[in-house]
Amino acid sequence: MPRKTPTEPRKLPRQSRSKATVDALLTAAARILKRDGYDRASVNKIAALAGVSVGSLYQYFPSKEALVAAVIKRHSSQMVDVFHDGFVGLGQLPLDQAARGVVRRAFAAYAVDPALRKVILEDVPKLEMFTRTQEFDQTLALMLRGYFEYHRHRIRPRNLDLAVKILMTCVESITERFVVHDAALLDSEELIDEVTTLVLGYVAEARVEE
Amino acid sequence: MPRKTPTEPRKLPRQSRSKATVDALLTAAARILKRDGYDRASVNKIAALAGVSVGSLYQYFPSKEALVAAVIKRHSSQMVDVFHDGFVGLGQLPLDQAARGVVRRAFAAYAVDPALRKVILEDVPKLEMFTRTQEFDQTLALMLRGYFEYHRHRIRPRNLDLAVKILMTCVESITERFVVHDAALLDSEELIDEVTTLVLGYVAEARVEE
Amino acid sequence: MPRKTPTEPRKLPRQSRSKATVDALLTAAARILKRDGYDRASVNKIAALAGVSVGSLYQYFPSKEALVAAVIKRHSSQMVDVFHDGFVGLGQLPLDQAARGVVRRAFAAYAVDPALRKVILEDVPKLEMFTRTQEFDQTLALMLRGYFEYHRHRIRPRNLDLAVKILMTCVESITERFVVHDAALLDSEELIDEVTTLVLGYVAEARVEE
Amino acid sequence: MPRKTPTEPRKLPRQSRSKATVDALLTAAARILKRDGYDRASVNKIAALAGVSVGSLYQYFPSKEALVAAVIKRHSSQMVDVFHDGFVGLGQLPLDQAARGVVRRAFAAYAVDPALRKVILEDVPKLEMFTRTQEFDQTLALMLRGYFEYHRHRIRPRNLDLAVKILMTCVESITERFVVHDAALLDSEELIDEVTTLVLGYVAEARVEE
DNA sequence: GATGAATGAGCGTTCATTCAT
DNA sequence: AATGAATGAACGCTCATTCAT
Repeated sequence: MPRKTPTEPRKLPRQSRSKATVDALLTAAARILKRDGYDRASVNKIAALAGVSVGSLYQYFPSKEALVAAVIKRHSSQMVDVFHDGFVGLGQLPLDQAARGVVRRAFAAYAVDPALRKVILEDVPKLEMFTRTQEFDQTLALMLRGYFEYHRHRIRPRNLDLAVKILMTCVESITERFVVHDAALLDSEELIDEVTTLVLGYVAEARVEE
Repeated sequence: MPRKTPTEPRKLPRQSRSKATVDALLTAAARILKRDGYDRASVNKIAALAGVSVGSLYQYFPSKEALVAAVIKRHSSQMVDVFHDGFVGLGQLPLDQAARGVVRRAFAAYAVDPALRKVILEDVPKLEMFTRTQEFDQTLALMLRGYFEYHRHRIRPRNLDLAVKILMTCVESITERFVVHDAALLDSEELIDEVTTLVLGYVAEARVEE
Repeated sequence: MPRKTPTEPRKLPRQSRSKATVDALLTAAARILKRDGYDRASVNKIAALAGVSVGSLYQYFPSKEALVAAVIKRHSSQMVDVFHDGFVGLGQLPLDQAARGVVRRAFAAYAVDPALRKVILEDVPKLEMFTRTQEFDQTLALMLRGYFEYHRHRIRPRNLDLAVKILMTCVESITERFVVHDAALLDSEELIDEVTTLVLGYVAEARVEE
Repeated sequence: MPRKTPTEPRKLPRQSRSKATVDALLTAAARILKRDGYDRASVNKIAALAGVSVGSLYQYFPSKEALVAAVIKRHSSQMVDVFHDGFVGLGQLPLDQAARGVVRRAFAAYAVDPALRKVILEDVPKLEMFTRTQEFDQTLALMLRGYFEYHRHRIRPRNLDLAVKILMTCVESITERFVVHDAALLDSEELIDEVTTLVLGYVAEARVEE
């Protein structure tokens, strides 16, 4: 079933005024999405908060879906940026330090705008947007996979793809779980310690059972 | 804060015809919820799929919310049933066998209808049924906590509540992840092996670093 | 535009059980009408209060309209009965005593079930029921008209029809006004005095202007 | 008891197109209200008769209640305007001329749109607009009361409040009665004569009985 | 370009009425 | 006769989208 609703931005804003309008729209959309959820986030409210008319909104985005897609894209990029910051060089560290660095970075990335991320994950109907949040996840997956490949002889898992999936699922879900329910813990070293332990325990060579 | 919207089923179906209608409605509601999410799951669509009129729906459920609450209740009971089956006695086994037993059971429970579970957790506005929805999770959490308490001297984690949260989050999210994306793997011993390893690696006494 | 909805009672209840059912329905209908108004008085509520099923209701009344028509008819009869009680002989009294007697009786009649009367007058869509409340009004109009005719030489108004309409309108509207807003006053002699004065002042021979 | 349903107009129409839409809506609403009563006057019917969509209706009025409130307000203003026209100076006239002037004006005011007035009074659920609806009645009541107070020594009634209520009820009900059933008579001097006589007979000093 | 008035399908819900049991 | 499950048109209201200005 092909989709009717267009999802690509209608035009690239060249002029700075357009740029400002688009920015205002994205920011307003993110705010309203977080406050009201996807379904109750009406384009009229968004346009009003952005200080433009609905008509203008539709000049830049062909549909509500496209607008939300752009919001998601922007958020996704921000997460990638945060994650990448200081990531290079992690590969040179020994396993335990590298693991801790990745966990810490993942926490930071997921914490960019957890409320928005929550809405995106839970509330936004699954468009067949290739772009979605998964951009970030795919990037991260490739990096991990590469790291494991490189250290293949020093880790336990043989099925690297499966290991990457399992680890990423765990780290992501833990982050979200604690963002939602015990946000205070997110900054704590205790949680980072525990998750690092979890990761290392899974990745490490099986110990020789006594 | 008193609720206006009634959430209790309107009447108990006496005749078998009514019973069939209620069943059809619950099944249809679950299907539509999974396909469309809560907001897009209109009562008219549900009634149509169930092969009855909206009027009939409202004869048994005073509101959309009440219908969804009944769906949740049914699903929750099923999960608990599946999980409990053969659960007793697991406590007597050594750690690694117990872990594997719990993981296997959790997989089975979460696999009852993971898509429905996803919608319930992510998409359904929180009614006053926290207790209902998370009935299963709370039960499981208590069991794990008890088990850890009993074996407290033989496991690594000191903060048992945190450990329980982390482990449950991981197992649940992995189940959902694989149900959605690689359903075939869910039955495989490989995945159960890996997750058991993950759990044991996290719970086990820290090894003496060489 | 001819009416589809049938308005005549479906059958005359012969047996006493039927009679009891019909009575229960009429009483329940009156109660619900007063409590909820015409539109919100659903046949299901009425049947439930009467202790019978909707199906039975429709055995005796072909439509909601017909049921309400029967309620109106019963109420109308009761008003006529109350008004007639002791009415004969009023015609023999002098004008002022007769007037007072009529006013008092009118008050009593309108007070039979003022809440029901209010709903009937204000809330029930005008069916083309010849029968409605007007039965009572017509009876009263004829009586008054006869009385005036008989005393034609001792009263001021020449247009007797007009006079009857004016007086009846006044007495009825005052009754209703006070029933609704100052019910306490309805029993008072003060109000009866005032209305009698109003009537007499209107009917009496013009005084010789000084 | 805070009200949920908003009753204030949603926005003031700026453009002439909007003004026309609002006018059309008010006029259509008045027509449908009179034809169908409050409950049966659906917003869809009103919008259709006004030649606009429901959506437009809700752009100007946040609820059915608010639309009806606006209709009432407009009607009330019109009645007050008609009544006030030439009212000043009536107070200087002798009782009988003043009475006739008031009766004539009241007839004119109540005749602005009696069918609408009937629906408003009888059919519209009491919003928190007691003040609005009865604005006209209260104004008139105060005027009469003041006039009676001033001429207190030359009139019969001692309970001025009661007298005002009785007279207003009579004049209003007679107007409505004749508007509905014998509209032709409303313009006639005969009816005005009769009602003036009624009023004077009631207000005048009791004649010395011979 | 930008505006915002207008659209109308669709929502959750009610209730007079029918008819298989 | 009596039941009550089932029906579905209609309600008040929302909101993504269009287009005349």
